[in-house]
Amino acid sequence: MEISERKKKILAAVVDEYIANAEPVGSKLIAEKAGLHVSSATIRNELAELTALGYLEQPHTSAGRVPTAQGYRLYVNELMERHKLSMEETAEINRSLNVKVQQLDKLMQDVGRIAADMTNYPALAMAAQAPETIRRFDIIYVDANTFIIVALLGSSKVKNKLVHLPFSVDQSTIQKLSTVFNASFTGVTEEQITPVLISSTERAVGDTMGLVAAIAGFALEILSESRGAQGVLAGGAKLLQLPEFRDPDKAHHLMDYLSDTAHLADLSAVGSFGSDVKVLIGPENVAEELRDSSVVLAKYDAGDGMQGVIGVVGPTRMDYSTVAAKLSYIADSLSKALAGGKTDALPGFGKLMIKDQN
Amino acid sequence: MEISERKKKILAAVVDEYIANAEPVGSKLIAEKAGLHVSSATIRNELAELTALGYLEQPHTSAGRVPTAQGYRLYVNELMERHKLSMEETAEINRSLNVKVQQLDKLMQDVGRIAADMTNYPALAMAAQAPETIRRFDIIYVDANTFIIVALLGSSKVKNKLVHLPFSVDQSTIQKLSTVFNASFTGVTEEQITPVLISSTERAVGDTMGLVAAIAGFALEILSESRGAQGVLAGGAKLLQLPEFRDPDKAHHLMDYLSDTAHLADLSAVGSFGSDVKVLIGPENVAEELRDSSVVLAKYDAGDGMQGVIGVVGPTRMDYSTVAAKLSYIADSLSKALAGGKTDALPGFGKLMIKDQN
DNA sequence: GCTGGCACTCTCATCTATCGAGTGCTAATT
DNA sequence: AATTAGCACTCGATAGATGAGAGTGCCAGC
Repeated sequence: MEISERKKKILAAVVDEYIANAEPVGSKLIAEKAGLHVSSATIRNELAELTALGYLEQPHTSAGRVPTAQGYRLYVNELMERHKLSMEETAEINRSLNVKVQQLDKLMQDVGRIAADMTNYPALAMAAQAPETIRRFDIIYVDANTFIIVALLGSSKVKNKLVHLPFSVDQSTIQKLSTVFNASFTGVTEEQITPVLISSTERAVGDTMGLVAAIAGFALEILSESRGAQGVLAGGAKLLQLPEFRDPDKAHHLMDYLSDTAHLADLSAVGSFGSDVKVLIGPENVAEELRDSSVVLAKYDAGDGMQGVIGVVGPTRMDYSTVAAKLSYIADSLSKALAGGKTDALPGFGKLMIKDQN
Repeated sequence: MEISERKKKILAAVVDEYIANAEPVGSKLIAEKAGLHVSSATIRNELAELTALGYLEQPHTSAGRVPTAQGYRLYVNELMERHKLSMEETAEINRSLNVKVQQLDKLMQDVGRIAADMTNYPALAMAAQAPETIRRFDIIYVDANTFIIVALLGSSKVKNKLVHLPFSVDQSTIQKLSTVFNASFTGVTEEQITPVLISSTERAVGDTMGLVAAIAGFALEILSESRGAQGVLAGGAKLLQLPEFRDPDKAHHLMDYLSDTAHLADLSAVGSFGSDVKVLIGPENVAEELRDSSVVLAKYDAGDGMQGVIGVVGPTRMDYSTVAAKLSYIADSLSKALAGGKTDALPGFGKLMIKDQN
């Protein structure tokens, strides 16, 4: 059943009002605020119908109306005005985001913080890495019992490890190891590092007291560790400002849930989302703990098979329009920045700049 | 003025009781629980004197007594029994701590989490790096416009950077750069990288389109970035379980403060502490926000000039004895682990194990 | 110096009365 | 048929009022 234009207007007004004040909204207020020139009695009739249709509900008989999840859903899908970021807002995001390229996890921490600060809700930032390959493999001789392993990965990240040995090796051995590894470990994925590969490499080098196996182990370690997703939560304290979390138990419940990285990963793994921003309202969330909260997620692309998600968690009464706009903008900027400046810029050869989108 | 033995016993009883239940404690309870065989009336007289001396206070006439900061201080300094960790407790810590050597920031996140979980208070973990030097400097040629810079630092950490160039260089140039840098940038500190050093290096290599300056810039960047302290907060949600933070505003206030890394750094920079554990009670904290909370800090030593602090934040009514014991144990274990396994172990050449201390 | 006894104080929980926002319904109006 | 004014009704929130209970301070007696 299609609901009338006027009902939609009324619903939108209720949602807007409730988002702003967190208090059940009554017919009189709507009559004044929404641009419809009808009396509160008329509004009451409409409200009654919207309630019957499941878009609104009453906390108790003589209180105003509050949107249901279904109501929010309709609002998000059709009713809400797409918030246009003001110059100040974009400027502020740009200013914060204009960070130099840095360690991935550090970056995520920053991005999470920015999202939290901009939206005033707790925010999460995740990054997931597509399976890696080794693009290049070098071994640097330091001294008789020390060398450094350096691996350049498919995603242009570089991993390294310093190794002390309980015995000595001479420089030529390291040299040889380096050459052989560079030849045989180029382009390999995690699965391709098999006992077979290892023993063939071993034969190529000649015996080296198990060094080959050990170094191969390191390669395996890098590849497997870069597979995992990582994530952070920022601005958790912001929950406590919201009237719906004045109850410390509720707040604690949710916070506890959110402070587990694994849960964050679940959250942002919500299938593939087509559009740029995804909104999960109340009961649409799978996790019990989020049943009366909403989540807004935006995807970003970091190039080289790196996928990331930033998101915000708040009460169902969330300012979807603004939040969505901001997240989407941050995600976009991030994608551009990471794609463009992926390779760490060497100072003097151009710094990462986030282009102004206006 | 020296207070009597009996008063001390009574004070200790009050503190213990208050720590356990967060409720003002009355004379009757003390008369029963503390091993003194006197009536509640006697206790009342003593309590009155302790109150006059400033060790206790009453929320209002006719409530029980609550320790003041001064009372806690005496308790911590003289009265409290040093908590002995049980087998289960040490076992649990060991189990959690038995993590493989990993990225420093990842490690701190883990340690913070462990401290928070073990004590049930929000915990912080910090690490501060003493000024670094460059021990070795290599440049690896990848292809005509790509190379990797690898620097081995004084603390045995290795930093690297992948560089794409907008123009080509041939392998021999890189080779030469590597040799020259390895010679002239060995052992340098941040301050020693001066324009003079850079231009002398430039002369040694011959002109290379500004590459020398750029690479030197990278060196500078590494050294300066490793100087900063970093820290994390874990288990912030645990605050909300405590009766003193049932007021969401209070909780919010403190949490907000704690979620700023800069504040954490301040906190753990509390001068040099001689003993292994330092306790800051209520108003002894400099930060306004911590005036009615307490902080327990333990220092650990990560070898190679790395200093770290782990700490716990809670109400003044904190279980100092247990918390101090646990933190101290964690810090100790951490020191041992990091000193021993500092160099990343290569799989197969011995893994980091935290020795059992029992 | 210790103790039992007692009057006093102050908080907290419970209860009641009242207020007011907002509803639903009906009857009148357009 | 839709809109509106009017009105009785509901129900949460707020403010006092009341009583119970915990704990104190002090005094007189041992």
